Amino acid sequence: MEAEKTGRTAVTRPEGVEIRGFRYFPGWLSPEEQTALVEALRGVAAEAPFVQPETPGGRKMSVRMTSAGRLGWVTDRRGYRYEPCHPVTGRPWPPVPGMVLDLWRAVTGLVRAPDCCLVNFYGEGAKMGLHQDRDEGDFGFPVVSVSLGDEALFRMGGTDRADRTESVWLKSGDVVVMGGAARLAFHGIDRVRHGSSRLLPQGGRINLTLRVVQVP
DNA sequence: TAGTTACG
DNA sequence: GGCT
Repeated sequence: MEAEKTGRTAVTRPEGVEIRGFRYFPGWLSPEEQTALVEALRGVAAEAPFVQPETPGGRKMSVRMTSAGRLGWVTDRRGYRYEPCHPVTGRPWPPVPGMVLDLWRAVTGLVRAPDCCLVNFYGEGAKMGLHQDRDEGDFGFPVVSVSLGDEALFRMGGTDRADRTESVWLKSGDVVVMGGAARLAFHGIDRVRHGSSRLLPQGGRINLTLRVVQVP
């Protein structure tokens, strides 16, 4: 077990387990931390509203997304990329909430902060097809995923799309780290159990994806 | 192919 | 569960 000092309270974090090269930390965030994080994300969404983007192929994604940080991940008919400003408001993305940066540091041990905190909202029926995170400049840094709200079936594969996959039901407060060989592994969300968590009053799932985008 | 649907 |  690993103990971490946060203010006056010593918090015991779960040990990770390895699944197909992914590091999975069930129950990383306490219920209180999850509630505080949702509150922080409401602030992010107030500054940078969720949008339902489309893929380069012109199809609407089922998830709604926004970002925090120096860069946000966006997609439209022009392609996948990172942008310094929100596609609708034109304003810079809001800062990454402090507790998200704390989580990143605790789980990765890295001094370097992430450039992007992508916020994905999965409403009823939303899912995300198998894909790789490969729009970043340096794959040496891990990608960290944080789950909040409804449970979701997460499928993990390998670096080839045809590789065998393994699925796990992610619950609110779980953290997954994609690093090393799993950094470029295919992954996706097959379905969400709508209403399975009471963290978000209207139901739904929020996923945070933390990434280093540009090295310098 | 960060999608959708059919099939086993 | 995983094909395309």
